[in-house]
Amino acid sequence: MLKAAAEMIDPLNRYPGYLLRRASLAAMVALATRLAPLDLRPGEATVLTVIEANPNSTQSDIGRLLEIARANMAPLVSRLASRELIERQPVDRRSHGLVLTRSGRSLVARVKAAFAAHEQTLLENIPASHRNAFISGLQALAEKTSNGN
Amino acid sequence: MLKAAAEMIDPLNRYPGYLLRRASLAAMVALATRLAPLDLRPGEATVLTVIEANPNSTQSDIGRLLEIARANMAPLVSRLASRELIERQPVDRRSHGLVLTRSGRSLVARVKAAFAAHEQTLLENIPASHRNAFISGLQALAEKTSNGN
DNA sequence: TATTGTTATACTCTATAACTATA
DNA sequence: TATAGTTATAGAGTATAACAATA
Repeated sequence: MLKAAAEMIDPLNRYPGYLLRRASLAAMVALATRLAPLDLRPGEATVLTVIEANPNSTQSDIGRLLEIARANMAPLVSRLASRELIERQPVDRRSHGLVLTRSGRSLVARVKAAFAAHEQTLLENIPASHRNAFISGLQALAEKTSNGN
Repeated sequence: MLKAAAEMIDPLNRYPGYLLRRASLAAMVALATRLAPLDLRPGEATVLTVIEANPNSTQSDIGRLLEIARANMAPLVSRLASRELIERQPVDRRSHGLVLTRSGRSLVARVKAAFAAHEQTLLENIPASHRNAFISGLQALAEKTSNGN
């Protein structure tokens, strides 16, 4: 006999940590859906916006900022470069500063529009009177993430 | 030249969706660390508490509640059963109600203590005046997760 | 000595498809 | 027809180790 979730006791329903994970998962799915038409995953789109804001950063710099391991930045950056969305400009003989190409600049504009629409949808789901406190709480928790990468 | 994250512009720092993901990730790492001594992953620990609160639910019921796909519930439940933390009691000839064994009951008590400590630590990181609004906001977003599983 | 970029590898989580047995 | 449980498989994301080249 099929038992609906509503008939069961969810012992975790009031746990902020559990809600946090569920909310985050839902948001990531929504964002991935929004980015799919651009053929970008959330991590790739994020890196593009960071390159725009910090031209000539190295992929190690970007990895530290976003807490993406160097080993995982390599293939991500390679994908963006092979799509000619970014270019590597030599900084010294072992590292390269990353910059957007023309088509990268045009794509990042669409990324930013998608991000803005996504964030607005998120906020609209939160009662206006709670929004500031909600964001403050998230910032407090997110800062705890800082590992000494 | 090594560039510290603090010297870079993070264009996402005010985005609730981005903060949500970072905060969720940090919380999951902290929870996994807390559960490691019990030799349980977060998903396994969660399932144990749901079985305690809903004895004789089937694994499909639990999967719907937690939004874990049936296909992924199978090995998870098998691990718990092979550790003799839960027992399968026949409901009909194709499904089984899950209940905690004696050692499962004793372990779930430790799980609940770990969860409580984890959630308390989370809340302590949020200014007291923001906590209620923070939780309300999370609940509003988490409800959006409801897929018709 | 430390850092950059890279490759290889592995583990977890998640998602889909396909199948048998049962309702 | 729909559901339960299972298996196999594949895709992400993430993590560590090791290496060559360079600082």
